[in-house]
Amino acid sequence: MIKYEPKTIEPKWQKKWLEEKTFSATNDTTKPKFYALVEFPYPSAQGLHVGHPRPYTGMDIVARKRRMQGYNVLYPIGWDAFGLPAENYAIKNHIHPATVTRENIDRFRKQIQALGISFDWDREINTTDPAYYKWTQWIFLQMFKKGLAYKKEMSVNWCTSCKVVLANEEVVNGVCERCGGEVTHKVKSQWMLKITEYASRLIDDLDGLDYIERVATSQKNWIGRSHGAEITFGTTAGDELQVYTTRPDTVFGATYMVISPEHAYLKKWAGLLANNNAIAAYQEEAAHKSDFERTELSKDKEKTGVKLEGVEALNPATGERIPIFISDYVLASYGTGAIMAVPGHDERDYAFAKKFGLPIIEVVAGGDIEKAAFTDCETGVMVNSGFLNGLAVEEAKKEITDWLLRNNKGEAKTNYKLRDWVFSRQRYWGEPIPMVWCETCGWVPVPEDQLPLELPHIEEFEPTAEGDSPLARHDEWVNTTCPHCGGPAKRETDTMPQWAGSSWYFLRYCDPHNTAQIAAPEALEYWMPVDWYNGGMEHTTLHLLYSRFWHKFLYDIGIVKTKEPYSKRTSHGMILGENGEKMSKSRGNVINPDVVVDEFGADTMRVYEMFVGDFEKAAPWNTSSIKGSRRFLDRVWSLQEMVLPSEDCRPEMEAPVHRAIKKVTQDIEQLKHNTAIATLMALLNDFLASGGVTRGEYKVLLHLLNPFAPHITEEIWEQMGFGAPISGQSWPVWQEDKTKEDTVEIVVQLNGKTRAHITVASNIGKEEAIALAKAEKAIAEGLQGKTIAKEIWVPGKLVNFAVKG
RNA sequence: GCCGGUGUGGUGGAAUGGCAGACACGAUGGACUCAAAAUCCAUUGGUAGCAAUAUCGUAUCGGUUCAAGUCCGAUCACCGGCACCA
Repeated sequence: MIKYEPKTIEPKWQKKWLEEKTFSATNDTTKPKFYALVEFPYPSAQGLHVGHPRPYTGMDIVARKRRMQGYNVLYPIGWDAFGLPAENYAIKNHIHPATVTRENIDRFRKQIQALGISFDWDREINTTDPAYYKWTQWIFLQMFKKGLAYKKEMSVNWCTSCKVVLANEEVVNGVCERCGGEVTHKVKSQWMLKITEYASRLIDDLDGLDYIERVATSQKNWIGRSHGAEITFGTTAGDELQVYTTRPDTVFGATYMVISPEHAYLKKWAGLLANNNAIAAYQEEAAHKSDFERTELSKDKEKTGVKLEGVEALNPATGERIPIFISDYVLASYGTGAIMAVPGHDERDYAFAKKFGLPIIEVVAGGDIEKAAFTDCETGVMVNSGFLNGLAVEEAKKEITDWLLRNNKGEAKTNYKLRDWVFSRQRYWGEPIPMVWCETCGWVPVPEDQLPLELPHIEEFEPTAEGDSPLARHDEWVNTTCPHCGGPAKRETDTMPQWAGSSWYFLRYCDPHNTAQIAAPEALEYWMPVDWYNGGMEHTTLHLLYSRFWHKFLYDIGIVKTKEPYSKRTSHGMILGENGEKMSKSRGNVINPDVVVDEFGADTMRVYEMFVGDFEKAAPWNTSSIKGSRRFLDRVWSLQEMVLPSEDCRPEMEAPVHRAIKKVTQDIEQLKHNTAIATLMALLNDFLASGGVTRGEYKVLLHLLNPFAPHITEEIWEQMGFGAPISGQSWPVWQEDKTKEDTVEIVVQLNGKTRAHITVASNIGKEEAIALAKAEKAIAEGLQGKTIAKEIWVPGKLVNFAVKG
């Protein structure tokens, strides 16, 4: 027998699969379809690291098994290649992002192909390809036409030294990551997408989907639907202040108000206010903080704020005058940018009131407001609240909301934490936003027949001194004519965020070479929705939500026929470094899969990554235990020397074989690849212990192992002369009656402690089992002189006597 | 801070409320070898015992149950996300 040499057999099969298009999906509608999707990678300059193959291999196993079960499987891959790192790399090294991106993609493709993932390489896509982003731009234009894209003044991070708009990630401890310079906020006019218009549908439509619990919960919490009321407070300035609250029942306890430092009334009221200087100073201070810092409620963080001198509010319930403060814990971006403060029943308000010596009134009895805010809605009863007194919180909410409506002082309101999507980036390496500004006509879309609006080739990637995209420097590109009136006009120079290209890529895979449409309607109808989408938890809120939003929009305009893009969503855990920390270049704990493939082979790499632990949980890499996976494959290989003459399964092997088929088949569908592999290892150990393997048994083992270790199994299959490749064969089926043994071992317990084991017929009944258990010596002794309070029988497993005395 | 998650031998991990530690890695001893590597065999949660066995043991404290790693409450530690990283 020749030695197991992954280095020769792996490239052999990879070449064959590519040449024969073994894994290319066809639009064969006679077969049931299965669309498996993994998040396409950002092709970074660092190349693939061992974290990437985990989801690819995990879904590859499902895809390969489903093909053998007769499904027409679509398992595609592509490149999410626009983005900040390529641009920053370009600025630093003076290499064009397009060049860097091309090189990175070539490297990634080579690395992934060396792993034997059954991707359909005929459908590879690339978000930076104009033929692809033509449709990203097209979708944006449709949104603009439907009023879902609009311009708004938004604040961005601004490095005062580099004069660059910074991503949040580039702001480290309040200073610029590159130069350490001071970071402030700068207001820029930005394109926004109205995702909030879809907020309720994005929550409600989760119900019919098979998303793992924590993903669905995260989506719901992120959208943050709450039911409450909008209440109108009068002011001594004559203007009305709207607040949103989820606790309208506590309005009698509102002893002051807080508005965000950015609130528009501050400007309006300047003439009435005596302390404009203090207010301006506070606004300046707040401008330096992120929303994240502002809402942080750490123990040692003191609440800050400034009282407005000269304007007071009127509590609509009590009619009393109450002070108004500005404080940074109130965000302009949530609700109305103003709150009624109820220190007795809100922790932040309580801390603020204590700091500023403001009155705290108890309006819900049940806690001790001397010590802390009482926030329990379940048990509280209303007090000090006029006509609400004596009511439970939920009743009081209804009562006060009705009262507010009758008195024209407010109404019930559903609110969302979700904010509209800031869609502009002042960067080069992204899809140009296909809009033109005309002094006469305003914002005019680039006509659809002029798409794609290609990104011009430039050599200078530094943003302008005003913080505009580097595209702004290229007058010959910027200056154009208005598509509407023909007059002089300027192109939008902002580009789209990286999220854009990944918000619809799963549709393009259905028909990736179509030049006339996103994809042919028949292709979309056949393949969509994605049957199973696996991705990282880090994409649970943003990418997943953005792509669901775009899909719903495309549904509304009739492009797709399903309301949701993904039927099922699962999530894999990260591969951590050997030290248990996240793998990163800066920590120096990155493992390159090439090294593993070179030393052990791709099949070992695949088996190890799937065996390392629960697919859904993070797992630390451990180089020294990889050899266990290699040893397993070596033993499967050397089984070739132990083949017994018989074709059939030996009688004593029927139960282990059928149980293994069942276990592996079921485990794969639950992504429990680690226990599936353990089952195969145990089956192999059974074969070795029995002195060999029959041809029939060997076939089953190779078949079940094939999705995990495709190269070695195909090679052995061929060398054994088993016929056509396994990838074209049908998946084994188990027979339930053959998985069962005739006898089972039953555990006998006294008060839950194991005291004996009995071996009985597997179909034994309760009475008989209990009688046999009582006959056991250890049990009989234990029961002596005691009363049996309860006899518990778990069929086929356990007898437990609860005894007293 | 807010939201979501995790915590089991020396290590990675397994366990529909029903024998905790499957399957591996490592370690120890042995076989083979001039020797080493590789391979094969045996042992391997702690404590006591020659052993049968007993007893403790799933982050901490408490609860529910005939029975808890699993369910409930509190605490601690760690990880992911927090809207311009992807």
